[in-house]
Amino acid sequence: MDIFALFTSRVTEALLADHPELGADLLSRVVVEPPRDPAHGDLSTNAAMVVAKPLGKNPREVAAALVERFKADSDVTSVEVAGPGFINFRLATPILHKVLKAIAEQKEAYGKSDLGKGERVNVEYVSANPTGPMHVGHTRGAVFGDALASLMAYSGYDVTREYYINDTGGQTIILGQSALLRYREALGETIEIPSGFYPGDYLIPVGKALAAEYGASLLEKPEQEAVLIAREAALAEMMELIKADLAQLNIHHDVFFSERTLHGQGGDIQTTLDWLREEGLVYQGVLEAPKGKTPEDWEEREQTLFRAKDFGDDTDRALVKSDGSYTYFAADIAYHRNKYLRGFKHMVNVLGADHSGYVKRLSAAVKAVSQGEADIDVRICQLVRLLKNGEPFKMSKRSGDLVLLSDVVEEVGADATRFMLLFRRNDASMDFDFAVVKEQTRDNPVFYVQYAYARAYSVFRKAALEVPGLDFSAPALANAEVELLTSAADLELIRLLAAWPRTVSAAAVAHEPHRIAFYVHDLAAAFHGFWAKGNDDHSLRFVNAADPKLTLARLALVDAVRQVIRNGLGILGVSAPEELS
RNA sequence: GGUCUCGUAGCUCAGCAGGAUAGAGCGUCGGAUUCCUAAUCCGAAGGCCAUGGGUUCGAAUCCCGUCGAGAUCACCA
Repeated sequence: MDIFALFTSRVTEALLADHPELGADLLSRVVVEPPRDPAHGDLSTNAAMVVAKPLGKNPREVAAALVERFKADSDVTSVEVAGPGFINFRLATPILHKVLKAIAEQKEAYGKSDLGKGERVNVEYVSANPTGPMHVGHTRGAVFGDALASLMAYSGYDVTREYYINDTGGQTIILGQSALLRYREALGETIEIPSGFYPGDYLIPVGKALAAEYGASLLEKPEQEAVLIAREAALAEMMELIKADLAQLNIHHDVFFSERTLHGQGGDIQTTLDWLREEGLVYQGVLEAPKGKTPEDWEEREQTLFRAKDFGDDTDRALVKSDGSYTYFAADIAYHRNKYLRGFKHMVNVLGADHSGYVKRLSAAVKAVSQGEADIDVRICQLVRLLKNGEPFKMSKRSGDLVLLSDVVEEVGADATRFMLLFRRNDASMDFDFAVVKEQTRDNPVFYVQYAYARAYSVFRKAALEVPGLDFSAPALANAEVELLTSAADLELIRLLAAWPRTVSAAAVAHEPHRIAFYVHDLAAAFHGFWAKGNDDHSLRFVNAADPKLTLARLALVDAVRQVIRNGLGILGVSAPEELS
């Protein structure tokens, strides 16, 4: 049950009754939302102002007519025109009580919707190169993508979580070389790691495994061949590392898509390029030097180019390297065509800030390859600046001095890591002070929310002690006389609960999971506030031994609060513990 | 130089596809627990929403310019 959706349709119906000529696109701009200032009422709509101009009427006049139509609505106690033409509704308490009933009935489904109409969405995230374990730089995108996927699934999309493995190309050769070096080391040689190689310890086990499997026989093979063997072992091991790291954050993908499978004779890249050629989207040409600062070693050369410019990119893009192999982008076009052919008309890619320049060409690729039928939203997660003792330091996979995702999770915990990263818009850069987050307990918003949740449980424990014999099983709660909840504090809390479904759908439409985090935080605050009111005014306590009926009604309210917090934390992938130690 | 993000309280950030008097946390100051976990709550102070224009009934929100911060810039992945 979504009061806002309910009233949006009532308002548009009323508008149509007065003015049947109104178009759907205009009506879609009509919103019912909570007014900024609660003193104005429970609901507010801009309907009259949206519609006034096209009708050639005064907004207040249109509003006045609408108000008449709501006079008979038993769910509202007052309707009035305000300001430039807002219509403010004050809800009758019975409909608020119905919200509680609805939550009790729908439980984890309260807030779910069919917004996505079951359409398939491919959410690609992480896709970190398999050249080492995950470091903190990957964490934000991982958590964001995962939460967004959950949010969209919750909102009625058929979501596939996908990871694109870059298991080919120059860096994988370097990985193979680095692993081969560790292999020599495992055989007893003293090694020195040249710069440009991956120096991390995580390749040592790969070297040992190779030594165990092959003995010294790899040394007798041609270098190139040995590198390829080492590369396979290393890639497999790195993916295991990455999956283990992700698992620490409770992140699990449905599909791991190997870039390599796109290559080769008759592979997707080839067929995609053939298709693009048929469409006239490929040509041999020479690119202009980038505007402004020209790279010193710039040289003109004829290349096989994709007409990305025709699809909104700044320039056309190369598909084939001078050695005849495909560019990364060529593979990416093929990959997204593959997604489209697998039936995805909606795609979301979560990328790091260093890929911001990649957005346009990716959109261009999707447009071209789906002939405009598919859409892609590329969400860029801005940098997380990692601070240590106030000093910023760079993270690089190639340096030895890296902070691993697993380090952070071990120190801070998966819940805090996830919540901290989600408690902020993705497109704003953020500081993540390792030392502070480590020590942050009380200031950390995740604890604040989890504490509220645990407190809700403690109310039930308390109730069991203070009102022995009170039946607060699920059926009893569902039948509680919630009509007894009439204080301003009760109703305020219920209003917030009523806003949950609307919050979810707005967040899903905008692809902004942080809104869920903020909502849950708000709800926790409201609950803590209610709790404290019981100190001054004992009639507002959750448990009143003298009044079992009211107690049961309050427990139903508390139950609704914990249900909604659980739903919210569920989307965020943060656990909801019944007790904090 | 091009492109993409961002610029809101001392600090860290929200602001819901433009709406009515701009919000929270931290910090500062002042209060609250014989009472359901003080891991909490209440109150106060603190703002030309970077800046200049534009669009309209109405702009922190949309458009353009300027300034500032970050990211990125051909065959890397």
